[in-house]
Order: sequence, then C-alpha cells, then structure tokens
Amino acid sequence: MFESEFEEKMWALRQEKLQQIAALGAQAGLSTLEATYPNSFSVSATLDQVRATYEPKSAEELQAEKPEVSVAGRLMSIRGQGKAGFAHLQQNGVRLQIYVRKDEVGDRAFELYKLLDLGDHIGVKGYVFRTRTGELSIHAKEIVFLSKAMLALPDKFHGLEDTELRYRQRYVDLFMNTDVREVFVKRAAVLRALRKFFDARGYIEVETPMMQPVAGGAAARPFVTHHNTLDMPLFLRIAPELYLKRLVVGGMDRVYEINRNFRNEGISTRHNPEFTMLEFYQAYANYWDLMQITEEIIPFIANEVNGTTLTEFMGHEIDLSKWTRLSMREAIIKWWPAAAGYAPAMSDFADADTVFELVKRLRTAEENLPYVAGEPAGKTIATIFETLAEVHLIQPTIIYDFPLAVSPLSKVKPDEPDWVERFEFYIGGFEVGNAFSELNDPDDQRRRFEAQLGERERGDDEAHQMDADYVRALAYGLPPTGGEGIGIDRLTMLLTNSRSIRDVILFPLLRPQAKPILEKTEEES
RNA sequence: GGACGCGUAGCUCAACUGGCAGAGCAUUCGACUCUUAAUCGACAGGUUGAAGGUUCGAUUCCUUCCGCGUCCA
Repeated sequence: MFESEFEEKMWALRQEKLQQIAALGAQAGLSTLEATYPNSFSVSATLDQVRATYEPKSAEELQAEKPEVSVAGRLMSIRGQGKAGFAHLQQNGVRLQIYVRKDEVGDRAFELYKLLDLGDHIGVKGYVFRTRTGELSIHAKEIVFLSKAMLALPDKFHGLEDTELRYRQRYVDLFMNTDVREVFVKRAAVLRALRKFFDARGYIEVETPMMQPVAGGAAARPFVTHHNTLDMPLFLRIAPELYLKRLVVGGMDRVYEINRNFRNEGISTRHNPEFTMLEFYQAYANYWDLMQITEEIIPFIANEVNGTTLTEFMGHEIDLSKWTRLSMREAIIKWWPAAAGYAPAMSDFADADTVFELVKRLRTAEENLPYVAGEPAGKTIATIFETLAEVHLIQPTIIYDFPLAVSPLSKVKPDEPDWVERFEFYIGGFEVGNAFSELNDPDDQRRRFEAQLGERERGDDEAHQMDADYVRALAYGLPPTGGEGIGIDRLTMLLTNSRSIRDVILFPLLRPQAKPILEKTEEES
C-alpha cells in the first residue's frame, strides 16, 4: 500500500506522464526505455564546475562567448512563464538555474519541459548566460529526460525538518538539506586527514576481525551472532584493541585501524550501537608520547577539515589547539562540589575506606552517584570523576592516571601500583579518546583477566572476558607500546557543531516504523 | 530504564476554555517568453499516530500502547 491515497494518485499520474514522455521520445525515434529511463547522459561539466568557471565572467563576456555546456541534475524548482520557464537543477548540493524558451528548444522539448516534476533528473545542453538579475544560468537548447520522481518532494522552502523523517529517509534529507550533505562531506574529510596523518608517520593501516570469538578490548556488552557452518557463537567486536596489539607482537610497530565497533547498550545523543573508532598503536611509545600525538592530531584534523583549530560547539567557542592536562584525582578535587564539604586530599583516594567516605559526602550533597556496594575503590573513583568533572571538560582536556581497577589492559605506574598509565581526553563535555601504555607482562595480564572474571561473576556484564590467545601473544613479547582510540563520530560532531551523534551517522539505528513507507503491491500485468 | 515534550493533508504549520478540521508550499486544470519562496484564477487533498474511556459533542480532557525528540541514569 501507499502512504496515502494522495501518493497513490500521484504515482498513477506520474506513470501517465512517463507514457507521454515515451510518446514524445518515439517521435524522435527513441524506444520507451530510452525515452523514460535512459542509461546515460554525457555531461561536459558538473554544476559546480560550471559555476566555478563562469561565475567570474560578466553578462557581456558571456553574451559574447556563449559558452556551450552539457549538464545534468535534479529539478529542485520550476517556474513556468507561459511559453518559457525557469528551473533550478541541483547536483552534489550545488544549484544552477536553467532557462527554457519554447522558440529555442522547439515544440517537442517544450512539451517535455511541461511534463517535468520537482525531483526529476534531466540533462540540459545550452549556453551559459546571465539573467537580467545577474544570476548565472544556462540557456537551454536541448532537454533530455533522465529519471522521474514518482513521489512528491517536501516543501520547497522549509525542506524536510521532521527529525525522525530525516533519519529514516536520509536520501530525502540529503538532497533537501544541503547543510546535512556538508556534515558528511566533512566526515569524509576527517577520515582522509586521519589517514594522511598516520600514513605520513609510517603507520600501516590494517583491518582486523569484526566478528570475534571473544569480544575484548573494552568494557561493554557485545552483540551475539552465530556462524552456521562452524556452528559457533561469534561476537561483533566492541574494540579492535587486542588484535592490533597482536600485530605489534608480530612486528608491525606502527598500525592503525579505522572501523566500526558495536556495543549492545543504550542509545543517546552520544551513543549509537555501531560507531566508528580509530585505534592506533606505536611500539616503544608510552602514554606521555600519546598525549603529545593527541595534542598534534586533533588540531591537524581541525585544520584539514575546517581550515582552523577553532570550532563552535553548542554555543561554546573551542580552540582545539589549546590543551589542559589534569590527573583524574586533580580533576575530582578541582570540581568537588561545595555542598559536599571540603575537597578531598590526594590521600583520600588511597584506600577503599576513604573513598567510601567521599561517596557518603557526595550522597549528602545529593549528587546522583551510581555505586554498587563491594565494587573496587578504583571503580568508584572513576565514577566520581565522570559524575563531577565530565560536564566541565568543554575545552580540550587530557585526564591522566586512571585507577587500575577500571583498566585491565594498561600498564601500572611504576611508583603507584594501584594506578595505571592511562588517559582519556575530553572536548565539548564528553570523552573523545582513550589511550594508555599497554600492559605487556603476560602473567600480569592473565591475573587482570582473572580479576575481571571475578567482576563478571559479581554481576558486571561489562567486565572483560578472558582471552587466552591474547595472553599467549603477549608471551612472545610485546615491546613497550602506546595505544589510543579516538571516537570518529564524536570528533565529527565537534567539527560540525552537531548536537546528536545521529546527525553525523548517515543511517542511525531507529526502531522499525509501524507503517511501511512504500510497500508497492500493485499488480503489474 | 526514568522525567518532560511532540505526533493534524505529501511537506511546513494553525485550530481560543471541549463546539462545523484550516492555511502556505507541492499536486491537478487554466493564464503568462527574464523568473527565483514567481504571480493571478479555479479545483482537489484528512482514520487529527493506534486503541479505549469521559461527554450531547474530543485534534483538545483521561488511560494504555506505538514512534520520535530533549534531559537524566
């Protein structure tokens, strides 16, 4: 069925128009298919190129030259004028006006012009000129029909504004809202800039399994699937981390991967179940080196994508070249709420009892702090940090030194065995990246996995699983290595001032719609 | 998972305290050979997200469900 009677009628009407277009084509010796759904059209330039070439020229210059072009695009506006008419073609988000006169294109082409609807694709041959109001246009000498829009376009002035419809019918969103197109052009520029950065520094781009027998490398619940022939369960990866470090063991000293991760958790303006992550690993580097690289790569990408390190995000002016570094403990102290009494001292983070005192003080201050009795103190500290500090981290900030308890893959600090050489960086009030000196002691790694299994039994289904083969890989010797992950969707949000992660993902996950959009059941003899 | 908000024509939106469901764009027909949110004239377009309830009467009030959004966890 159609969405409505309206759509069904329109579809039928446009089928009739196609038949009339076929009849016009037949007069020129074209078959019905050639006239209604031709399989190519030869253009001499894109609309963008026509603009770039002729925009600098005056009306007089163009009048003298009458440069001939052949262009194609989608009709986005049509203004009839009796025996003439104007229309706008759009291609790749760029519009160009065409001018059609019956006495110039002939009776048959003008008949065709009158059969055109908004959304149709046509080819136009003619010469470039300027209208009386100065708009660069193409004076048509020939019109070629290329493809019909069977459905009505959204309001030509307001476009498609309904958020749900924009996500569900991104194909409409993209041609109606050119700023949406711009976001995804920038997203592509982000990926290009990342590859440029790493390729120039001797990193090798690799692809590791998306389907893994053990989903490791992060704290998250995985999606489960099944391989029929092998009759085995598989998990969509939550991170490529453990495979990339296997590659460093294998002697690929510098590797990076840009690919999708899948996490079976909630959806929000910052979370989509599948998202794109960059991870890179560098042998003989530690987390201090990674901080250095982070402070280089973010401004580099901003410059490549936007031509500036300044970005406007949700009303904040952010300079991606100016960084602050704070340890996690310093950040908690800095943003300790006055209502919870005097700020903690460094020694308050030392053991479970003093950390629990902090929890009690925050509870009296009515801070909404998730806390599970019996959880490791380090986990509590990390939660306190997220609760108190995260929202303040608008300007680029590196938060370093994480509790061992929430970092099963990081190397401990030599002088503080409960803390690890790990940092996350925050921009715009959310986490963008995560990095650490990689744990490379296989015995220690095995013990950490076993501790995680304990957490899992305690009910934490995000705790890490045992990956025995990864431990075996480490046993062949992983050099001292630094590794980092950067969330590409979130980085793109920052560079495009997008409030929701769904605005930087072409097809964000939505619940299936109750009504089918267009389930054509018409019996076609 | 929780709180709040939204859902009316293909699109963008109205509809007062519960009283005949409307407009613009798009579509259809007509006029117009430099228009650009073209203009002018005429026509058509509705299961008000779904189901139930209150009421003489529900787009409006109530309940449940569906979808989306924002904030929180």
